[in-house]
Amino acid sequence: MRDVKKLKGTLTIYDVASQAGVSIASVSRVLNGQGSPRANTRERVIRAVQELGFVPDGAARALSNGLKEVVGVVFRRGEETHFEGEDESLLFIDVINRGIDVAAQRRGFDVLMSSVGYTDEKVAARIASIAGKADGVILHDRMLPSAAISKLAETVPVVTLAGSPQKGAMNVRCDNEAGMRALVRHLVKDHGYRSLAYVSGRSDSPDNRSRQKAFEQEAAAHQATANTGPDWQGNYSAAGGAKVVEAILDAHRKLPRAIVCANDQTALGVMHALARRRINVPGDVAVTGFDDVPVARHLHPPLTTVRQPMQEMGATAFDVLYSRISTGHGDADVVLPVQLMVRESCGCTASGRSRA
Amino acid sequence: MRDVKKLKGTLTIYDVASQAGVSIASVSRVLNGQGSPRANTRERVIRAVQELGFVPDGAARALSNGLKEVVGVVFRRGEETHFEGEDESLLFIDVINRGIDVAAQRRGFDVLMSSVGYTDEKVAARIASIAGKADGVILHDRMLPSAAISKLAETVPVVTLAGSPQKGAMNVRCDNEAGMRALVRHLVKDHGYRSLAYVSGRSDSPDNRSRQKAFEQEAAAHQATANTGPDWQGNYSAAGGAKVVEAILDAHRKLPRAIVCANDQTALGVMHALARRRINVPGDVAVTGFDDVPVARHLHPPLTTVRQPMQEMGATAFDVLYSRISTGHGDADVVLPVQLMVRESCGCTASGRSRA
DNA sequence: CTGAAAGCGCTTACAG
DNA sequence: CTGAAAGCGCTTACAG
Repeated sequence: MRDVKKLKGTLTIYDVASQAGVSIASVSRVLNGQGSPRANTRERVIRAVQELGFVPDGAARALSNGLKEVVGVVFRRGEETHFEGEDESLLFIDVINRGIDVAAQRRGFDVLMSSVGYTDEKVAARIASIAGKADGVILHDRMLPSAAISKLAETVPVVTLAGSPQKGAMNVRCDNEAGMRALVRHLVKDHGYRSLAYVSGRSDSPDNRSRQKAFEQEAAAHQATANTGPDWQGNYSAAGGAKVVEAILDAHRKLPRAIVCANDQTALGVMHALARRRINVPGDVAVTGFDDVPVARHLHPPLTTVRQPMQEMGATAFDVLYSRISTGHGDADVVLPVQLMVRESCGCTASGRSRA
Repeated sequence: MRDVKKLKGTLTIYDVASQAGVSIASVSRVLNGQGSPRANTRERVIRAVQELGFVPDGAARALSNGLKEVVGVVFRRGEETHFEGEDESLLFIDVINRGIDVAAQRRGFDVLMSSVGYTDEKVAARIASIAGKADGVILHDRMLPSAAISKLAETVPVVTLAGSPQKGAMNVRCDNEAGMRALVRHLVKDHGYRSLAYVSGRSDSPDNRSRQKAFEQEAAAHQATANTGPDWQGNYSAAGGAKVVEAILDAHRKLPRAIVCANDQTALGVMHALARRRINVPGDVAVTGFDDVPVARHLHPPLTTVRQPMQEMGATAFDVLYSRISTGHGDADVVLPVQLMVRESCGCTASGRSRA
């Protein structure tokens, strides 16, 4: 990697200047709309730029300006065995990233995306590399331990997503608790289900922890049975969800009336496993998700879930970061509202009414 | 945007040098593993770097090295009305992008991602901005007219994806023709369908054009009826696919025995529309896709389609670009093989046999 | 309005 | 092995 050097005789602002017969300062000014260059000067520069196909070097601009106009985004890419060979964890993260991208473009920023594997040791190194190439960094869920986040935040502005706020860093998340409570309430009160289970996400995920906690509390509040624990440990993946169901069925144990999944991917796997065993959803067992990824509505039956405003979360993360980069301060913790999406996998009918 | 400047008193290599009591040259050497610094020197530098939390500035390195270790990727983001409010076009592009990312990391590169809207006027400007911040650029399908691609390629190494090779630029695509021929052959010969239709993608897409051409040729070769044209114009989206089916049904026209879609998204919309009208797939009408996006196997019935090696296409695009960046030359046109994925939407049964 | 020159934070011959 | 210094391609006070 060390021996790779740029080969082409790059075009510089000096080439443009001599072609246009002006100084490099003038070229820079017309390129950036600074000052008020004479019409004649402007035209000659513009023409020279076009003729040469000149594109200013971003590194040089960044060094001179102290601003790269780049934000880094780091997230985890699934590396475990995929559910029937597919890569599923894409959706949720990608929609958020799209939101970041859109917001960034509004400010003339570009986004440096970097994924790291779950088993990757060198996460900190990757993040540092990204940090060096950007004006600020957005970290998805579970990228770094709290201490490391605070440490990093001393060097570069940091926004964490779906985590919990750390000293020095800013955070953007959604209201997991309200969403989960509304969901459990719907299952217990509207449908009358008395036994529930929570197929958990990764145990080191703040999102997962707060969802599980809200699940337990709300179930308890309504005297419903709430299964959790080792038997119900998914890992945010379809494969994890399917495995949980299969293990229970293989052990000839009884399924609860409703299975609440930590996210939509998990619900997808759960429904798949149930279908394979000819167990009717929602007739025999209701299933719900969390996130409302695009495919959720296309499942059979359409998935009842909690919608996170994913794109908005991404956009908000950028906006918060941008304001820190430009003004030196920004919100430390922003919580976005969620929305219960009642479809059919909970037992409601297509026409919208629930059947008890 | 102009008035945003970096605020923090950034840490530089000078700070590290004085903290460690060595010259900046020594700091640089141990940071980059150049030369053979004395153990004592190395240790002092390492310690100073840790204590200060120093991260070298990427812009300065890039300027000095003539290498940013960044590649740009530009693609289109759907902006039209979404099918039931969702953003669907994510999948295909995102999987490719993931492949680019993985390959890039192997070389210590990071990826600058930028999406532009379909209606966006300033595509060229966006691409130029990205080009200035990267060592090379990867362009997804239909980003720029041929002439513009060639022009850009004079300034910066360019790889196009799923396009056709342009002068000066390199191209990576999959074997659309072979895939479509195999698919049509399966429909006509194995299932005996005599009337087919092709729901097209965007008309300015090289991929779409070669698929449609292969579709027509192969159908003709087997004397099957091949419907194409204005009535069958989708646009690579689920909404487009659904619209085509609905228009035909609303006009009380007869559907063909098999609907071949330009991509999986389109097939998704077609199947959705068919289901809404209670038309059985594949009993009444068979439906096929192209791409094999992750959700394809989860549709009901599972979608028969042609698998593009999406992640590999992304990785190959990077590798080709990298070799051009580092050695000055690389392949001009690489074609990757595809694979017919026979599932159930064509009329085959789950056990794998076709029913005529 | 315009140009000469300094400076942004690194890397790397070049001496020692 | 190590340091002083030049240079990467821009932007922007500072004079004129």
